[in-house]
Amino acid sequence: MPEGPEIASIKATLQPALEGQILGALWRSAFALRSPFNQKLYREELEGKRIESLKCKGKVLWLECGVDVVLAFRLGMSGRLSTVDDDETVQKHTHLRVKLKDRNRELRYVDPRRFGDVCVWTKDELAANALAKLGPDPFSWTAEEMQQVIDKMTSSARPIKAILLDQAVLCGVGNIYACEAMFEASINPQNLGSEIDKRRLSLLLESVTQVMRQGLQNGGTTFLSYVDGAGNRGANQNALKVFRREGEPCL
DNA sequence: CCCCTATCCTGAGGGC
DNA sequence: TGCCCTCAGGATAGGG
Repeated sequence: MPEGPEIASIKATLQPALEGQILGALWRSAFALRSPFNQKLYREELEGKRIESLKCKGKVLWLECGVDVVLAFRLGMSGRLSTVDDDETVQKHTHLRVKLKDRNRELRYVDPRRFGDVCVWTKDELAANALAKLGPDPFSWTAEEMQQVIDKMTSSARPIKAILLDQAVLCGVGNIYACEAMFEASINPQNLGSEIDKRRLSLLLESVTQVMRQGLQNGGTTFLSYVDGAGNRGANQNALKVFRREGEPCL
């Protein structure tokens, strides 16, 4: 269940393994992910290029190589993205392997449920298909952006939890961090956005930032399958106050 | 236009 | 022990 903090943890751990590496041959499984894979565009525009930087916003992560085409990932519910030795046993549900020219390493994408996506996109396509649909990112939002998010919340008749999960309002929040932030701000998830006063919504957004920063510091939350770019589990599950604690004594 | 539901898919876990 | 059922909660198409 990778959310913003898990994506940011993957980015941080992949960075030392990928930056400066040369993208090599790419293998893609025959299973469809959310959208068709443009192998031709990869071969023409990305193969042989040097990875200059990794970027992410919300739950979207992409590699930039100094050209107009990027390799973008959305991990959905069960996607895992990490580097391994190229002779390591290939796990079930591996859908992408990208050789790295040096060090006998490769990048692998594993996704049992196939709700995720791997895309070879021009920067315009990245913007149009992914980034333009995202609201402000709690890791970097400005006071002005936060005010805009609050205004959207107060003008909505949906439950506050549904609004928090809406990537077009703010990005990177999934079920785990939504639950934690609402608990920190003492807000009932069933309350409608329009029912909650702006001071409390402001407190909620501060809580979102705080629980997501803590999630990143702890290397993400692992309940089932999440691992970072180096294949390591996160530790944030030990810091959660409400998620998956139904029926247990309230902290 | 806004909101809600069904849908995609596999694996974990509970009940019997 | 094993089988069946439900559910986890990412995004989005389509219906009300």
